[in-house]
Amino acid sequence: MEENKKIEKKKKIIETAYQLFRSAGISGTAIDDVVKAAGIARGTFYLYFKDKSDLIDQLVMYKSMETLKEMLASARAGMLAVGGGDFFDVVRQTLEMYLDFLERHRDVLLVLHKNISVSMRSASILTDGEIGDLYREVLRQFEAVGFTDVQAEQTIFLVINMIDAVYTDALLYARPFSVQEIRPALVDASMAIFTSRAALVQGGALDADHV
Amino acid sequence: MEENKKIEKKKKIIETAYQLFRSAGISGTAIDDVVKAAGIARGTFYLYFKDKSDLIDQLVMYKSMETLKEMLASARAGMLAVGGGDFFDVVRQTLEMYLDFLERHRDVLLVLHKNISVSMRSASILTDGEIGDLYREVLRQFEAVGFTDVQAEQTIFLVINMIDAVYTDALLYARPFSVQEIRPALVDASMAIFTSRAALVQGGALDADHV
Amino acid sequence: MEENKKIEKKKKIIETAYQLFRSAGISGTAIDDVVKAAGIARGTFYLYFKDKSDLIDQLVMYKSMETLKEMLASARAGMLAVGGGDFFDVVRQTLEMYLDFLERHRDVLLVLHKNISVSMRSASILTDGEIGDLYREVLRQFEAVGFTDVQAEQTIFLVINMIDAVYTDALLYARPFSVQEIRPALVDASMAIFTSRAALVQGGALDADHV
Amino acid sequence: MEENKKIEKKKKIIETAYQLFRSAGISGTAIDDVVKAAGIARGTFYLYFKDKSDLIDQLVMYKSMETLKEMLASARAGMLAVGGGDFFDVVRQTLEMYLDFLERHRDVLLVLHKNISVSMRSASILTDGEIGDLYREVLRQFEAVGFTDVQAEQTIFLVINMIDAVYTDALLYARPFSVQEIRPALVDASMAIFTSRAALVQGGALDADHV
DNA sequence: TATGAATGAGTTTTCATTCAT
DNA sequence: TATGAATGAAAACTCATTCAT
Repeated sequence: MEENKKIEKKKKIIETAYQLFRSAGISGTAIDDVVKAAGIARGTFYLYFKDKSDLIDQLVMYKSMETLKEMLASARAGMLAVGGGDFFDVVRQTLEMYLDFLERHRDVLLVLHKNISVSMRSASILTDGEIGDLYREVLRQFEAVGFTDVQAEQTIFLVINMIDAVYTDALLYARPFSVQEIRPALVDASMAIFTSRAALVQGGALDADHV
Repeated sequence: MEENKKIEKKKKIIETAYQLFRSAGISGTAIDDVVKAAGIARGTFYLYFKDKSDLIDQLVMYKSMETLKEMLASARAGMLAVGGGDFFDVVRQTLEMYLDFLERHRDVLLVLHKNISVSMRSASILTDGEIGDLYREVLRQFEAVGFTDVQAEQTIFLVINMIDAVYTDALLYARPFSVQEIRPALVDASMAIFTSRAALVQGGALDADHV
Repeated sequence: MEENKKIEKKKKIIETAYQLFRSAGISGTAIDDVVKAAGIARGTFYLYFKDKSDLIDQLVMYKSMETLKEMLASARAGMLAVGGGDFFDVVRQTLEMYLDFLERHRDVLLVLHKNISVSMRSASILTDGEIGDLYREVLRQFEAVGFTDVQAEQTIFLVINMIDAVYTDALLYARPFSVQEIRPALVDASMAIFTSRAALVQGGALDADHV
Repeated sequence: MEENKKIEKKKKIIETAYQLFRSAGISGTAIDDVVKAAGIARGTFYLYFKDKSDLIDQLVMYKSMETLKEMLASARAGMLAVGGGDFFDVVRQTLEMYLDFLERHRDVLLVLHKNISVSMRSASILTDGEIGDLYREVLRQFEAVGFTDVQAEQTIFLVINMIDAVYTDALLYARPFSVQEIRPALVDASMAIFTSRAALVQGGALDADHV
């Protein structure tokens, strides 16, 4: 079989599994359910994935990349369009765009369920390929306003983790706060983190005290 | 059998399961493993828990309460000891105590794995009993410095979610940052959230803009 | 405990089990269900019954006796009231009374479910005690019109088996025929058996041909 | 796998279960016993049957059909071979053949245990397929001698129920009568039912009195 | 490549019965 | 007598994975 066709089939299985994982959970979904829904035979599944874990790994990777790529692309687009003076306006706009994206793709969250950082953890994702390029460009924007590389990475990591954790709960359960209720506070809190870190950066406090 | 003894036995089973869940994961732990480790017969387990799900539910609830209680107790203790002027110093100290607590009880996190908010979600936990009392007292401290009830709740919710998410990853994988690396940034970020919200509160901006 | 009280308690357990057996079936009813419904402790059950089989045996015996006693009593009453000429009228009336009884006590059938003959099998039932007396008196009525003891027993056995089998189905499922639909045919068929046997008896054919 | 092979395998499992049910009873036979005896893996069983109940249902249906088919076939064969005058001779011969069949296949009875009427209850059995054809042909023979459709069905139903109930007990326990002891009386009783009903039919009594 | 029947280890769950109090 | 916690053998059922076709 041609390489392209193989990749297409793999994607199809991943998308099918993704739908099922969303409605029944990962351990609530049997390989049998996946192959039936995908319209393939049980054995065929094992031609494309080593085992169930392999499917999960590849699914998380695939969906995380989709999400990250979209977010980073819009961040870079915004940042490139402005000068340094409006940098935090762009950050805020990027955050808002990211939150819009999450609300549009709430189902992504339902499956990844706080797993985005898991993928970020796998070192290669943020360094290799298209995503690596986008990420490096965004970091460069932060450096342009005074952040060191590490400071930028940590700050972004903290904010994404908070947003991810809070939105997963809000989207899934609307409790204790709904998306509408918590969103303004979340944006403010995120901006507070960015600007306070920036203040420290400019005052030189960060270097002396912590790093 | 006396009611107290029954509760003791239930606790013993929960603690045993907790140890096993930590080392082998929930789905990697069979009821059989739990009963063997607890030194009871298989049937006895079903005398205390309807089924495996029931055990997990009760375990998460039990461990979450333990954690929350300790944290809220230390928060209240610190806050009561100071006047309003040093309020944010106390908040920072409380945060540091909470992080100490998490590091000391890293295993709690490994099982709860970001489930603390799940428990907070079940409304009754933060309103009923001993924990409810502690929580209301802490909120009152925030109100004393100008927060409304809702602002205080949202801010605490945001910070706890961020800390929880970040520390779970840091403790579990030490990637992309270890606990030592990320802790200062995490405390700063948390304080930035508290103080920025306070500033808005005092400037009246919060009411006008968002709430 | 006084002997009478013991017997009362045993009866209470049997009646409770009987209700449960009716709604859930015998193997669908756990001893636990019985003791809970009877309001006694699990261990207490085993003071009154050797094991579950013992309960079933005693229950079937007890309920069968109740049924048999009522039927035989009405048969004897009817037969004693008439002379030999109207004997088959009395038999028919007795049959009708028996069918009335079954319809009134349909629940008895639902549990005994074709087990009446099982009890009749246990020799002692039809020979000992009050029931034995009643049964022997009924047989004597048949002998008075020419049946031998064996002929009478066989004929009664056949008719009761047929009625029991047919009514169990009819009462339980009303299919393929309901009680109302099948009752006239059942009475006619039963009478045909009695009268045809009687004809053979009088013609002497039975002895020569078959016995 | 070819559809035929699947059916063959299912039949093999049913036959194996049937042997075990006969010797140990249904609830005394575990699925494990069945699969071991059938030489298949435990999981394979669940490929062919939803659960244990499904096996029992299908087994009873399968065995009932076998029995019914043989009986109806011999009934039709006999009836077709004679003219109307000897009709009741043929009925008697058919009854005798049926009793022979039951004695030869006593094990069928031991499992079906009065379940034949259960199958007859499921309307489709006596109307669909090969069995439906046979049954309709037999009914037509009865109609040829004056029975209405309903009268024929009711009479056959009564007789089969009686024979089934009586023979099950006689074969299983030989009490209160053995097969040899009760057989002549049973045939006479059955014939009495057929002929008395026929007499009513011809005299028109049935219509007026009961139907 | 694709199939799907077969596998069997592994898990959960039930329940009659015992026994210390 | 009465209790009910404890038992553990036995049973039902699941499902990831293999392999002959």
